[in-house]
Parts: sequence; structure tokens; C-alpha cells
Amino acid sequence: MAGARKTSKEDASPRRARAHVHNRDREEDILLAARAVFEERGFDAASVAEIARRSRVAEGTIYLYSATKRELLQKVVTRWYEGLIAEIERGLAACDGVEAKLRYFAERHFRLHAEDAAIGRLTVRELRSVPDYPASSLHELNRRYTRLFTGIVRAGVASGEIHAGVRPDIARDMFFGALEHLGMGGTGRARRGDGALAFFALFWRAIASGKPTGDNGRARG
Amino acid sequence: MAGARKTSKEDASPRRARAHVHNRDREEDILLAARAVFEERGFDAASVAEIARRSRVAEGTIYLYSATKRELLQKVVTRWYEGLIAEIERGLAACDGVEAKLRYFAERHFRLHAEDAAIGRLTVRELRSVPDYPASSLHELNRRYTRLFTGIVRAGVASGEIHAGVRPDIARDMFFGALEHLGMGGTGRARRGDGALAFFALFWRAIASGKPTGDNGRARG
DNA sequence: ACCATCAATGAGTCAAACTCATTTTGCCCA
DNA sequence: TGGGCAAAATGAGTTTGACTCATTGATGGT
Repeated sequence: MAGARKTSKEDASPRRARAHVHNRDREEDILLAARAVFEERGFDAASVAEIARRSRVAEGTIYLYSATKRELLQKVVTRWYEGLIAEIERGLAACDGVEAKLRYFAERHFRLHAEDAAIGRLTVRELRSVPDYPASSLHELNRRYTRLFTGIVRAGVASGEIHAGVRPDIARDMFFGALEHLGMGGTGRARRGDGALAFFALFWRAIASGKPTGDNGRARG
Repeated sequence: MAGARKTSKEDASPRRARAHVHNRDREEDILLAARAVFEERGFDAASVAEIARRSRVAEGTIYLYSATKRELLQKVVTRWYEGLIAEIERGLAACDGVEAKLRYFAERHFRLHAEDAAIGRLTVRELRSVPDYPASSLHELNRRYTRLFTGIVRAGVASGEIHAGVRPDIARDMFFGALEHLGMGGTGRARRGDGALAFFALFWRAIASGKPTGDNGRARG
């Protein structure tokens, strides 16, 4: 109808650019921009205005897809987490034996804090310790993730490779807690990869039965 | 302080606060109120207005003592942390032997997450993962705290009670990471105290040399 | 008593999350 | 092809809360 056409500065304007584009997925754009901004600035310093600018959408549009800034972060983290879980499931399937699986898990989980440091930190900081966390979908994802771990431990106990007295939940807290500290701890720590291996050696000593179990590592494929 | 003891030395220190003191210690009141409000509401939901109301000062007064809301939290946490370190130093001095010291440390650190859950969480969530944390005074306190731990481990390695290959920094991340997860993890977890002991048994198995040194060899029961 | 100084005050500023009345778009059918 | 209409998008406006600053008033020295 009236004008709404490009003015002098309208060349790359959000309105004109997006106006008639139907096949472009707005939420996709928003989530990508949001992830970038959250990673660069952290949650508090990230502004919805900037996310809107970068995804070339009006600020109000953001709120059509997520009710709050925090929910937006939750969506970003959920996507990333789902990808991570899928990758680790694949990686685990390719490992033979309890010790190998756990070692892979340690190495991969540790690497996450190096490679996806920003989003890993956001996950821990903004989502885990929020009051309604236990009810959130993130918590369910986290359950799935740690169940991958406890499943292996249980299998190891059953096969005799892991000491019978080891409680999977305690082992889990030890495993993830340690890796989290290790990964987030020293940004300047020298040999990071080495840390994961050194940790795993210690961890394995704690839980291994000591009995040589040969090749019976059947950890539910 | 009805007598309002005046400072005898009038040097030009900018924040020699309360040169002419009212008969009430404002900063004390503010820090107490701040701690209460932060614990009740968490950092974001805590409002400076409420802290001002509860400490019966004007909002602007808060900013005479702390430049930002976050700095206020930092002061609250610093006080609490200093008290904790002092207590643990005393407690450790009363323990004989490496294993006993570490067990006490585990139990006490774990209990912290149960008893001072709110402020412990604030510490982790709001301060540790802030970008300038490495430079902050909190970080120095944290160093002092964890050095208590690594000191014991080093002593254990020297005495032969702890396996020679154990790296104190890895052991530290394992120790604190696990306890943090254990303590913050399940609010509804059944027997919390038991968790610390179960963890310690596992942890000790990981680091102990296995050689019975002194009288505290295989306790386990 | 009177002044100089500086803590204390709280109304005001400002930034940023969130809202909503209005505009624009995409689709359908005559 | 055009006209109607529901849904999507917009961005100016509202709200909230951290932070500021010109003014007030208490205090100690003289």
C-alpha cells in the first residue's frame, strides 16, 4: 500500500529485506544470532536489541518465538546440547569395552569445555542453577546425557571390570564435576588434553576392580 | 559508640569512612541486609532498593560503599569465605594424618553446600564464572582455599601415603568438582551426609598408595 | 556559635527487557 | 487479477531497576 519502499538508507533494511521472503526461517536466524551474541557477551551483557539487529528482525519479533531472553538462551542451549548428545552416542557406539568408552567420554566431554567454552559456561551458569531447572527440558537432556555415563558404569559393575561397591551416582558426580573444574578452571593451563588423560587415569584407578577382565567388556550397545 | 572515638590521625585517605561517625555502622548493616536479600532472592531478583530498605539507608548510600551491585555481592561473599577458610584451617589443625585431614575437608566442604547453599551457589554462579574473576580478590581467596587442599596432598605424596604419580592439581579438580556436583545436584537427594563419605571412599582409593603407612591403612568399615 | 566538610539523601536519568496498536504479508477464492 | 483476511512483523512506548548528582544536614574544629 503506501510507500513502504526503500528510502535512501533502505538498501539493507530489515523491512525490505525480509518483507516478502517466505521460505526464510526466521527462528533459525534468530537462534543463530542469539547464540553468537550470547557467546560473545555472556547472558547479562547480551542485549535483545543486538540479537534483533544481527538477525535482521524487529525486536518485537524475537518475542514471538521466545517469551523471555532467558527462554531464548534455553532454546540455543537445547539445540547445542542435542547435537552434543547425538555425537557422543555415536562415538560411544564406536568404542569397545567399558574403559575405552569411559575414556572417550572423558576426552570428549573435556574437549567441549575447550572448544565450546562459551556455551558450555552459559549452560552451567544460566540454566543449571536456576530455581525451576529441575522441571525444565534442559534438565531432561542433562539426564539423558549423564545416563549415557551411568549406563556404562553399571555395565562395568555387572561385568566385573568396575569394583562392585562403586555407586554410579557418586561416580557420575566425580566424573562430571572433575571435568568441569578441569575444563573451566585454568584458561591458561598449559596442556589441556593431557589434563583429561591424567584425570582419567586417576578416575579409573578409583573405580576399576583391579581384576583383569580380558575382553568381556559388554557395555550395552 | 556514643563516645564517638575520633580518629587521631587525619590522613587524606579517601575512604577512611565515617570520619565523623554516626552511632551506627552503616556498612555493617548494609552487608548484613545484602547477604539476606541475595540469599533469599538470588542475584538478579535482589534489588538494591530492597537492600536499602532493610538496612534502613537511602539507596544512594549503598553506592557510597560499593560501586555496583555486583561489588556488593563480592564483599558479602568475601566475608563469608574468609570465615569459612578460618574455620577449616582450625579444623584441619585438629586432624591427625593425611587421610583424616582430607576426610574432614570433604565432609566440611560438602556440608557447606547444604548449610550455606544459597551463598555457596552465589559464589559459584555469580563470581567464579565472571570474566575478570582471575583478577579478583575472590580468586585469591579461592587459591588460598584450594591450597589448603593441595598442601595436604603434597604432604601425603611426600610421606608415601598418597601414590607418587598423583598430580595435586588434578586431584584438586576431582575433589572440589565432585563435591560441588554432589552438593548442588539433588536438592531432594536422600542421605546427603552419606554422599560425602561415599565420595571420599572412592576418592581415597584413587589417590592412596595402598601401602599401609602408619596406623590408618585399610579402614573401610 | 559558626563554618567547612563530607556522609547521606532520594528524586531523577538511563538502559534494556518486554508490550501492543498498527502495518505488512501470504494465501484463498471469486 | 484483485480484494479480503488471518497471521506475522514492526517499532514506538511502557516498565523496571541499577546507578547519579545536586542538595541537605550532621560533625568537629575553632
